[in-house]
Amino acid sequence: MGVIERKEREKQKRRQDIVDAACEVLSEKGFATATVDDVSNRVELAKGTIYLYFKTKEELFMSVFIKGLDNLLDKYRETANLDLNPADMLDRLALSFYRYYKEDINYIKTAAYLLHEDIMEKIPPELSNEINHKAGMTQKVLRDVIQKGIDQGDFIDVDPRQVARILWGLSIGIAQTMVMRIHLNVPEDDVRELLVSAFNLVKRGLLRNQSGI
Amino acid sequence: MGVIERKEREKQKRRQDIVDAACEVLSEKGFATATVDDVSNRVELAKGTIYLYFKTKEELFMSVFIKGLDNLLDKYRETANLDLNPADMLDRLALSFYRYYKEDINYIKTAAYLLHEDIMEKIPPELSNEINHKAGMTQKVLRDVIQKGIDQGDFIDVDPRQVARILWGLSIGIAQTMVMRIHLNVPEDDVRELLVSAFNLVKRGLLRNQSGI
Amino acid sequence: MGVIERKEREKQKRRQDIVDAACEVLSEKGFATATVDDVSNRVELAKGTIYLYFKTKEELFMSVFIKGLDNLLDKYRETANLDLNPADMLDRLALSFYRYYKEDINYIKTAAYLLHEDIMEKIPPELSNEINHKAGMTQKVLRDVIQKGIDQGDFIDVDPRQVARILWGLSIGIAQTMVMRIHLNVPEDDVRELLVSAFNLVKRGLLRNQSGI
Amino acid sequence: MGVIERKEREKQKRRQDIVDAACEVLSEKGFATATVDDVSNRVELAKGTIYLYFKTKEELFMSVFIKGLDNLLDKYRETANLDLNPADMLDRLALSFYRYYKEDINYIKTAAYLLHEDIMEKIPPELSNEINHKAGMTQKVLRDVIQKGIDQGDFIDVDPRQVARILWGLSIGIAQTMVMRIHLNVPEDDVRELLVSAFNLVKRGLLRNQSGI
DNA sequence: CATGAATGAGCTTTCATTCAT
DNA sequence: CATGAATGAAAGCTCATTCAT
Repeated sequence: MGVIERKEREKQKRRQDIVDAACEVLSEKGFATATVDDVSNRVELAKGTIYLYFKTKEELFMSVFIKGLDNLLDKYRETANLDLNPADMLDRLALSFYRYYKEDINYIKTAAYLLHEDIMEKIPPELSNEINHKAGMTQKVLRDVIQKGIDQGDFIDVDPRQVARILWGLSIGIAQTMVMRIHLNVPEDDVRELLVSAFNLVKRGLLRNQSGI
Repeated sequence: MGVIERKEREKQKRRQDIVDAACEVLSEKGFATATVDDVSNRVELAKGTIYLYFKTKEELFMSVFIKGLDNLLDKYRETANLDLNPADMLDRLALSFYRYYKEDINYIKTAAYLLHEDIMEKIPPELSNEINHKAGMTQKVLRDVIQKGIDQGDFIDVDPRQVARILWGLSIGIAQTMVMRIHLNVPEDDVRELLVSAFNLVKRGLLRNQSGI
Repeated sequence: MGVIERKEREKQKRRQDIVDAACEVLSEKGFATATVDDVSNRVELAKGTIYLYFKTKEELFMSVFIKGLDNLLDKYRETANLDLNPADMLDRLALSFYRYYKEDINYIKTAAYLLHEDIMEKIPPELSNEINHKAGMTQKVLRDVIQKGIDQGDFIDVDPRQVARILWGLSIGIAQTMVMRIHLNVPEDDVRELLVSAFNLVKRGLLRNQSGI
Repeated sequence: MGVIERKEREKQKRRQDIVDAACEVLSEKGFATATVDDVSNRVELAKGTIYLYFKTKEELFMSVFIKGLDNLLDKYRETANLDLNPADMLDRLALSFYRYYKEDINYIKTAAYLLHEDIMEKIPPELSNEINHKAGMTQKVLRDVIQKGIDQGDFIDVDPRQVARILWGLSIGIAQTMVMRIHLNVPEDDVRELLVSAFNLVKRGLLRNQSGI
């Protein structure tokens, strides 16, 4: 009698197909240029069908963004599960973000776009709550590492929430500016090195005792 | 009899009026939603008049962005002219960016928006070069401070260009995430404190000798 | 269950409706003044619907022109199928063109208009090829008649292709100048008589032996 | 005290300059694409100045057309003044038209365009009367030749006005179709030969006695 | 559920024309 | 007379959304 479940599974699968197609389209054309037609062509469904799964274009493309957040969260948690001391963990988290940047640069490209006022106004609160929640979870991974560092006496006494927010902003900011450089046709920096250096600098700022660099 | 000069002045003033109106509109509605009509209504000029001063909507709104960069650059340079040691200078630059954030949050709101692929493609190269140049100047202020710190033996031996880029990304990233919080209707953090802490952390990472916090 | 065929038929019919409406509008207002809105109002469809069937205004109005060419070709061929000697055939072809002139004066009104440089540049090559082809078919009817006259020894030895082109230009030119007269508010000539006389004159020029008029 | 006359002369000269500029623009861009700005730039006068000499864009461009008619009339009259018998005169008139076609193809290109309903409605009656009159004068040249041929007993008894109209339509029609061929990117015929052959054919149709070709 | 034709509001952009200087 | 900045109506075209099938 798993008919209902199967139907539900199929529905979820179809929804996922649409999000995947939307993601590809979004990365190729950008939010303003991407159309629902583009997505429906890509996923080979009728345009009307898209609207059975997403109430508006905004909701559809926001789902893409949420999927991006999921990806980052996955990477962060994977790293957080490793048995490392907080200082080393920070290095690894920088690399995790870099992997995310490489794989999902499209999310970063469209993130600022999608989080704009007029778009946010058009999505239901559940969706923005979900974004909030997931962004919170991501920062929590960072926070926990900082907290552990403090607890172990490795790090100086700082507000872990605040440092998490700094590291988060730092990552986002570096990714954003690199994307800008691409759009401005400026040679891209070595983002990996930049992220690693940035986290290292902050880590050095956090460490209680330091002998030279 | 200065007629030509007066006309030129009036033209510049009118151009400025349009940019100012565009800025307000942009911050309220975002690039995709903001229309040239909105701007012409705000500035109380006919729509066609806007097109006498700006070839396209993209060019108009990009001019807003450039003005924002100018503002930040002014603030940075003002600070850079103070007679301070590099470490203290970093604190002041954090505050300068915060002042910029408070005054010109609109620019930050739309920055990532405006630097998007499809918009950049529609503006003449002169404009994107100008952006490049001005962004470069801004980072140069940061770079010079770092360099001075290294030269004076205060800071450890790092790549000043890279650190400048990190500080720039850090600032942008924190500003961006705060703007996101606003759009997500999440209580805003104390951005001032966040920026100051962030720069402090990095400064601590840069300083050669540290005793405790 | 011919659902697909029915849909296809309906689509063709709708397309035809649009072309018909465009034809009326075109004849009333001329290409530059006629708007897509005019057509959509006339055919009582939304403007966007027009663009589902025609990519541009140019393509739409060019289709009107092609339909006109089809009409003339039909009339020519109908006449060409009659069992007449070439000399008499020429008379009949003059009358066929006259019938076309009376029925489809709108096409003639806009023909030169539509074939203008800047319009031609905006239509896809398929369309201009189609026009070429159909205009060629029309002249071929004339050419064949001349050829037959030469072969039968009725007509002097001329280049049939050239004479076809002359007769074609003659017809178009007379029609055009009559349309001009209308626009200049000058009393229209008897176009029927004019066309018949013109063809007669050429026929007399072509005939090998002549006794008096 | 020729001040007034000089002023008048200067005014006429300036008017002529504008018409010349308009002619160039018209030939390069076509009526729909040509703008008053284009003309004012070309003639290096302010846009407003154009409107001191021409009430509307239509009036301006129609003046270009009239100038074209003048040119043809000049050529026709020059030829008509030669001491030739009517039959030879027809050959020469064909060549005159060909010269006009070569030199002033732009007038022919835009003629159909300009003579359209919606444009004619916007020009003052004086202007359309002028066109009428000049077109009449041109046909009169042809008519007189035919009349002379009839009077001399060379030509059969036809209505000279009608034949003039036929020759006129023939010329216009051939020119028009050749212009169309250009726009359709079809290799141009030898227009000279075509015009000469056409007039020859008609001449042969007009001549009372013919022995072979 | 799925479809895709139809909708029409809304966008950017152009340009003939005016008028204060 | 000459200017050219300002106007604003109007155009072509797009696309998110709906709904009858």
